[in-house]
Amino acid sequence: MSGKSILRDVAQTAGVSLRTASRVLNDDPKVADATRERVRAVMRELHYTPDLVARSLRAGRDAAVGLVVESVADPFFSELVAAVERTASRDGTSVLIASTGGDPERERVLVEQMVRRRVAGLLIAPTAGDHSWLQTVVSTAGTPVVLVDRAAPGLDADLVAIDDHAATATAVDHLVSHGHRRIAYVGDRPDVGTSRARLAGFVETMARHGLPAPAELVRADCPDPRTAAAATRSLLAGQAPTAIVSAATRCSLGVVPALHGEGRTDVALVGLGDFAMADILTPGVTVLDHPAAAIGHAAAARLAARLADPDLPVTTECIPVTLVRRGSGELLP
Amino acid sequence: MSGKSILRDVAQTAGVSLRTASRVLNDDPKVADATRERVRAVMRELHYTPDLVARSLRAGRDAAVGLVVESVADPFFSELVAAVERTASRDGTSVLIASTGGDPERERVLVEQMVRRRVAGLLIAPTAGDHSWLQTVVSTAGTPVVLVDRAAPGLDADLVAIDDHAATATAVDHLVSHGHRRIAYVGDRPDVGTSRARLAGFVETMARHGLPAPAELVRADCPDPRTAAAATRSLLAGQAPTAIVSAATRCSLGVVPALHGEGRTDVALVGLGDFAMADILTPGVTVLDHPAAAIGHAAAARLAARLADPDLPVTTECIPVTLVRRGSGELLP
DNA sequence: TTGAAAGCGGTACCAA
DNA sequence: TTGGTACCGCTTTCAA
Repeated sequence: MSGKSILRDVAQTAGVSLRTASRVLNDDPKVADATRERVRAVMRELHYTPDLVARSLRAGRDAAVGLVVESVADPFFSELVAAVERTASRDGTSVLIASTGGDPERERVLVEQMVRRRVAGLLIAPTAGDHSWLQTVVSTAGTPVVLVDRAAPGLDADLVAIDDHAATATAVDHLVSHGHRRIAYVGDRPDVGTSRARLAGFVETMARHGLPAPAELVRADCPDPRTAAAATRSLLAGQAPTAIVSAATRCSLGVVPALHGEGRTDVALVGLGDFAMADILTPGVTVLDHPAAAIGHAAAARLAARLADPDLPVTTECIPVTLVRRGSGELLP
Repeated sequence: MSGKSILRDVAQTAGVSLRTASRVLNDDPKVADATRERVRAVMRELHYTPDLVARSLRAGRDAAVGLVVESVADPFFSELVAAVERTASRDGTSVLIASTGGDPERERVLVEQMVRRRVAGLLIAPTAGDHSWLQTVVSTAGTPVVLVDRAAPGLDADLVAIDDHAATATAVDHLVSHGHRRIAYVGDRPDVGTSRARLAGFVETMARHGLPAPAELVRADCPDPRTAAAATRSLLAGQAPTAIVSAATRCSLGVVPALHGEGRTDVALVGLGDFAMADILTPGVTVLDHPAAAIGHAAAARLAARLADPDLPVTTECIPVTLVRRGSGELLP
């Protein structure tokens, strides 16, 4: 009814000082029980709602953390966001999100915006390219940063990610152990660090097994399902591989329908990154789960730890990928 | 290097008053060009970053808006979040997100948290159940609310959603016009308002065409792909329908694999809600696009409008669903 | 065109 | 156990 009431009103109405009202608000034990009860009653009565903005100003920083990703709409990132939000909200920490769309310039603007808001810390899945500018921002504003999913060249900060190289290596090992020798690779893009590491993991592991990775079997530039599907069909049209490694969910989303459409569900497949329907198809799609939730959780936890103790040494945390056998990766040549 | 500098430092260094520095910061035209330039130079030199928290305190409210959904990880909501964020960020507005997980109690806590943060406004995809408590919160704190995707019983607020009833009606009309008479329904849950409206749209439209909607063809309780797949297989096992209406993406994600797994891609299908792979499968899946992006955009725009003019009348905006013909909905019986 | 000073709503240092 | 009061960093009314 009364619109809004502030702590001073509460104090006045309860007949105590502002300081005491503040103590009650913060559960300070050094308040007489009777006083505390009285103040609390008044708070309820007046529909008092503490102003977190004022508190933040006083504290010098906002309690919220910022999360900057390429696109919230992307399945991997949306799961990541969900995990971060879940973890953060356990400590009552709010999460501000922002999408860069992969544009470094936009990323910079968004990060600066967050810093201006005095977020307590930042979780960033960086765009490609140099990030030394971020180093400056971080040290000037003193905002802790935790990198998520991929490293940022030029920036020395905590990192939580998977071992991309090991992931595709595992995929190759798995397929080879099932007798495959002619294995194709479908990847999303050749310019990003993580994608390069995946390709390297594939090529090197093939070599380790004494197997060739000829150019006609390596399609490392399929940034969306459509091109991945086309690449798959063209792989099938030539001297077809007996198995395929799909190095990203967005690739699998094209490879799988192409395989089904061509009636070639006999071609083995291991995908990096889980996706909807993977477990319901026939055969189920064997994947190395790119654990978005685990990454998000670990990153949020790491940031929380750093907020509690800013002098922590910079670390890189590797989240293991687990092989989920569903059938497609266990097909024999 | 210098840690952090505040506006007072800038003013002092530039040899002007705090007031003038503030004017420069806010692009107030009533500042001499020379002065403005000098102050700007100092700002750069000192790596000055305006403190948005302080500004918010002064303004009485935060410039950010809050977005409360069931789960950011859900494809529909993640796209919605992305659209809201995109739209909001065009005005430089930040977005705070929170997931309820469908729990009304948690929703309440999260909303209260947002109100305490003094967000400028709230976008809420409400959980099921009564929301009159929100009415209280809204009028006490004066925080404008725009409901997204579904109405909240007990709360009179702006709403941006699709016409669920019309959507399934369209699906039925489309299938009937292609000669189908034995049409099954797979829906996600019977308790939520939107889902009920979809079911009603199906049943009533079938009746309008003089067609029965017998219980054995109506599976309205498939909250996840797994159960939807099972329901589909059981539909196929009996006297199979020639067409299916899948009333939610999470249902389609089960119906589609089941159809393909049983080799029954001859059964027509119209889904409500688009999904990855829908356009790449054979046949492509005909869907009524549940336009998350359009809804998010419209909702964010509506909130912005209400922030600009709080006295706007409460409205309900209906976002049209469009039929995307890809093949599965155009199959003949 | 510029400046002094009073807040915005809390928190926290010192006394009492 | 309490209370006065000086801030946090910025915006803004009122003079000059």
